Amino acid sequence: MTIRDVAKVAGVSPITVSRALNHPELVTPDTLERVRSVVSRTGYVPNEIAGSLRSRRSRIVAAVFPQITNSMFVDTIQALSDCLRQEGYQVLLGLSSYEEREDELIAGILGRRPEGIYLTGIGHAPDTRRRLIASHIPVVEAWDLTPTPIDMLVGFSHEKAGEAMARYLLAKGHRDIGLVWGNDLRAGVRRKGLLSVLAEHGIPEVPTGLEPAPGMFQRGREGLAELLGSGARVSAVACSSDVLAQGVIAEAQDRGIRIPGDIAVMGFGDFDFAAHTSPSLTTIAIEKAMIGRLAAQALLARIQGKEVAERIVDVGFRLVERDST
Amino acid sequence: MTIRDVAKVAGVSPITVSRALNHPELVTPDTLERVRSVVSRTGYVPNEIAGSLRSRRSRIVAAVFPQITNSMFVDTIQALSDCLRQEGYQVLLGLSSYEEREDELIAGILGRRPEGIYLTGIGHAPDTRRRLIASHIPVVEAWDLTPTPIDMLVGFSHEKAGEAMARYLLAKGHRDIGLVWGNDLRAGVRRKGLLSVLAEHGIPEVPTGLEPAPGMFQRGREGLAELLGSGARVSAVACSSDVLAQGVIAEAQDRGIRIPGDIAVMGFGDFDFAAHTSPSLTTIAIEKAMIGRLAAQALLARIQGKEVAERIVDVGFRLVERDST
DNA sequence: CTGTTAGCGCTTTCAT
DNA sequence: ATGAAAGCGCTAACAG
Repeated sequence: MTIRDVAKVAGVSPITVSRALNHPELVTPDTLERVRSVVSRTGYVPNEIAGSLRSRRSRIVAAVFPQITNSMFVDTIQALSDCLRQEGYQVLLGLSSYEEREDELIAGILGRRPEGIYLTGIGHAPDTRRRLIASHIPVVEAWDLTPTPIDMLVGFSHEKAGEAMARYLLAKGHRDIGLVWGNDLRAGVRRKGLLSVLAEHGIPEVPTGLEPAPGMFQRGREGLAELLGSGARVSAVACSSDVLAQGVIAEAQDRGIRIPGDIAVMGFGDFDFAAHTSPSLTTIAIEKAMIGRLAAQALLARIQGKEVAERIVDVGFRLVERDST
Repeated sequence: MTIRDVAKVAGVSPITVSRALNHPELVTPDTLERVRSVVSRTGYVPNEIAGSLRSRRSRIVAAVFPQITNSMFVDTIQALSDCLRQEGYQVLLGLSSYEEREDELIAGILGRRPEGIYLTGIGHAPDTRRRLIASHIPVVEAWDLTPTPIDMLVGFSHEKAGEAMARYLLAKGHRDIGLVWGNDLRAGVRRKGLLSVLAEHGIPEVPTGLEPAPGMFQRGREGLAELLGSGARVSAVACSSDVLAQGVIAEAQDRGIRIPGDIAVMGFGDFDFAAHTSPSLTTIAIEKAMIGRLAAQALLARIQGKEVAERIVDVGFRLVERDST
């Protein structure tokens, strides 16, 4: 079934079928009706690949995330996808999971000629960066902040988020602060911010349980075990993610350590999740869906040829105090 | 930059460039080298849209999920995506979120000529079903079981899962069982299975807090409040999802109700999540990543022209007992 | 091993 | 309001 078959049956030319489907206002109600009836009778589905090739509009936006299993990004994906679909765009999902190289993934994506690209984070290989710029495709980087994005940016400062965690714990009177921290780029920046504030307040030594992967629950348990095993004195534990923090809390409870009585615990990021435990977790809340919406809007605007007013949008973060500190 | 530009610079014909990139073994090491050097110097990215049109192979697999924000499907997406990417396929993500109609989404997807389609669930509009069959594209439905799938199927019996929940609670000696249950298709089937077993054991009346949306945390709190407010006597609460169950547990703890001392709580599905709370939740565990892997394998096999041995794969489920019952 | 020819199915452009 | 011609960029099919 091609557009020519439909045209033949409807007694019109292929281009008229195309117009009836894509610009119905350019066609007589009569022919429109004829075409539509043939389409629905035959079950004709226009080949968007051919359309994309000729029109040079793929109607695809690519979205690249690191692994999504830690659930940090699902709200962003959902919002991004919803907004884009509303405008007739489909989402090509790229998951650059641990072993894979983001640049290979993006190289593959570029071949599909997406009209926009959403990237998680700002840490991309220089070569990838160059190729993206050379492609002239609108790009939004998200979940981080930098004065020199590839193109557009929707995120927040991880350094400031780390600083906020430190200040909060200090304000609560804690000085013996331990870290249970995952090993990923953005977490590293938060840690830097956190440590710098602690250092300013005369706390240069911060015992840390470093975990290889970005925060899984079991790692949180191990992290606390490591901290306590090291003999360090801690009145508060800051974690690089809420899932890690949940693990810390579980391990504490198993050991009869009361929270927040004996140890305060603080998390980061997965907000809703932070309410799911008891004690519900004090954490840094990120407007994850907002990031997706703003990214979609920025891409759509640029696709439609508008220059966006703010290339860099800082969505910030909130500190949500619950009963874990 | 097109393949012709590369060909000109390399001093070969376009088809030789095509072969150098797609079938390097058909080309002299010398020309291969020349082509590759031109490609990397110029930053040429082959237009897959054109390639797809001509070769009739889109190298795309579409994956349709209901909203992913409840995190039930992320492991499946991740596994599906990983397996497909390994074979050079990209994932077109379709989220048929609440307000949208799945059939529109799928109609849009068919235009992209995916080589395979993953669908969540078996409840599709008759018209959609017909179109999918007519398309001759390999389809895997997942997360449910039926003797009459569109094409292939990887899932488990929600009825049996519901029955297993009932039997477990009965075996634990519970007869005053309450439900906090979300309102979605598959949850409804589980409920049916659960109620039928209870009825067999002489328990026809089961107080139920029905929630409009599929399991959000806050709904679980409300559900338990509703159950208790109705004056029903309950020694156990079964929930349609782990997130709902977490809400139930939180609400119970706020009211000074001990779990499992006063009330037993049971969840469903989100397995890992069930360990994140305390008391950690007794639940039905689903091999979510396995579903994604098997679905990808089934699709890839059929794409490569192999007939799959088992069109219907029942991955089953496990009952994982934790300290909430 | 390499090249020529043709055409995938659609939409742009220009004409009527 | 409709149509004819052309061609998007690539690869299948065939030839040498």
